[in-house]
Amino acid sequence: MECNQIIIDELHHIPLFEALDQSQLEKTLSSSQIISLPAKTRLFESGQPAKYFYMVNSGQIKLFCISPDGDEKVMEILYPKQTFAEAVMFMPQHIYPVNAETIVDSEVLRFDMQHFHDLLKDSQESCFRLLSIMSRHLHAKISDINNLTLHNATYRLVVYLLEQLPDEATALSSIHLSTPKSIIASLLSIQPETFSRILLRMSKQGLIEIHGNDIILHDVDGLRDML
Amino acid sequence: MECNQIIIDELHHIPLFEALDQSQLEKTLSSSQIISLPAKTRLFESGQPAKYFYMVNSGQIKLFCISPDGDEKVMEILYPKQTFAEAVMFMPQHIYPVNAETIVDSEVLRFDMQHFHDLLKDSQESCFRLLSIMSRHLHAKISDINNLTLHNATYRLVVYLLEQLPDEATALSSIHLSTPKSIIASLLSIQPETFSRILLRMSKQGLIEIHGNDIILHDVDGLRDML
DNA sequence: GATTGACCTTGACTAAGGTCAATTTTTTTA
DNA sequence: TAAAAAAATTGACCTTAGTCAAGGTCAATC
Repeated sequence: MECNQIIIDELHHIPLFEALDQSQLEKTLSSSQIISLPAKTRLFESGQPAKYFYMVNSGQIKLFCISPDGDEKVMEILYPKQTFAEAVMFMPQHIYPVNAETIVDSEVLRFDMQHFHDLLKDSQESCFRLLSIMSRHLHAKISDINNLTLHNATYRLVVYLLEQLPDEATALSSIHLSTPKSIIASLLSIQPETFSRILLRMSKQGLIEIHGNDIILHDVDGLRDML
Repeated sequence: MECNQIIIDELHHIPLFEALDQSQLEKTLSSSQIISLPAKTRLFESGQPAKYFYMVNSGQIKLFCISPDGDEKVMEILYPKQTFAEAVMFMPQHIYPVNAETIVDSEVLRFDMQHFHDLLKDSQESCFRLLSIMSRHLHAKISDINNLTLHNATYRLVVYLLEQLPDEATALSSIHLSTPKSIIASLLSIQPETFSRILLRMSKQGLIEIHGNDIILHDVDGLRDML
């Protein structure tokens, strides 16, 4: 009970649940489970009937698609406090459109879709939250298509690096890649080899400095100028 | 009045409005305008504050983005009875994320966003319709990203051609491109030159036969096999 | 029915990024 | 800590589709 209240307080700060009152949150939580998963565990597969949506508690999850000949495209990388697959609740036939897999050991909170769907009927405000969340997702996908079709690999990588910056930090700033480079590469639709070469080129130009997964951005303004 | 009732009956069959009752539809319509636009007229621009969403009455509209150096990417082509920009209602700051322009002379119905937003507060069912519509959009965008990153230009073009087929038509089928090839090319993220070459190659292989904007699909199964 | 303009096609060339293979580095596990 | 596995890097080469430029087609218009 005590323990549950702590989780409820946390849920209260998650956009999807912000509009729910104490009793609704309690019900939501009681129809959910905490699940611990080792690295590289499949949560669900594209094409499967969707019964649950999730929130990341700890660790990292990737959403990805696979082509007929086995190539993988990472659509999204999810970090703690992010919910995912909520939009599937309203997809025709309730089928997951992508695969989900843990990148590292992770813990997720698994929610029952049907249960939450019923709850939404009584919470117009929560419907509006979900509409906001989905419009943001949609916008993000439009922006991804933009980057894929109107910009080259270097541009996409620079955008990614700048997005990793905390907020204000014009001068010398450093970022840490908490996810394997090959997965970030796939997210940006770049081959790992090309990803590596672009970083090398940028470090030769003096824009950045690479130390494994830590990258020092020597010239943030220079990087911004590339866009 | 008579005239309005005809439009209302039409709106009743549009997914976004299906759940509204007579009086709600009347209010919706009374806050809307019918607008006639010549070909190549801008409806709205990316970045502009969004006050309206639309339904195509007649003609064709393209939604598109422009890169810093003027390249254009068509995101969607809209045909009669399709609504668009509804999702913008729930985007932070109410800013259009894309440009909209008529391809040919067109007529659109323009709805007031604020008005419809207020109406949604009283229609949980309409909220659910909008959630469905947006989840379908989202799914479509995910599928677009898939096609862009995991499949080549020929594949994307074949998918497009097969999508144009009415429904059942395994044998000799013919389709008509009602939109300029250059716009379809941009929709598929292919240069017009490449688009043309791919069609030529496929016609040399005996898969299709091109007569201007009419394409005879000689071997639908053969095309399906390419996927 | 010549002229204009929009759109499409074709050819020659180029470049960005992918592929394949070998090697190095890092991480994991025994 | 050694061995194995996974991830990242590097080099050589290749392919797809883009670019640039010229010419063709079709429809509208004077």
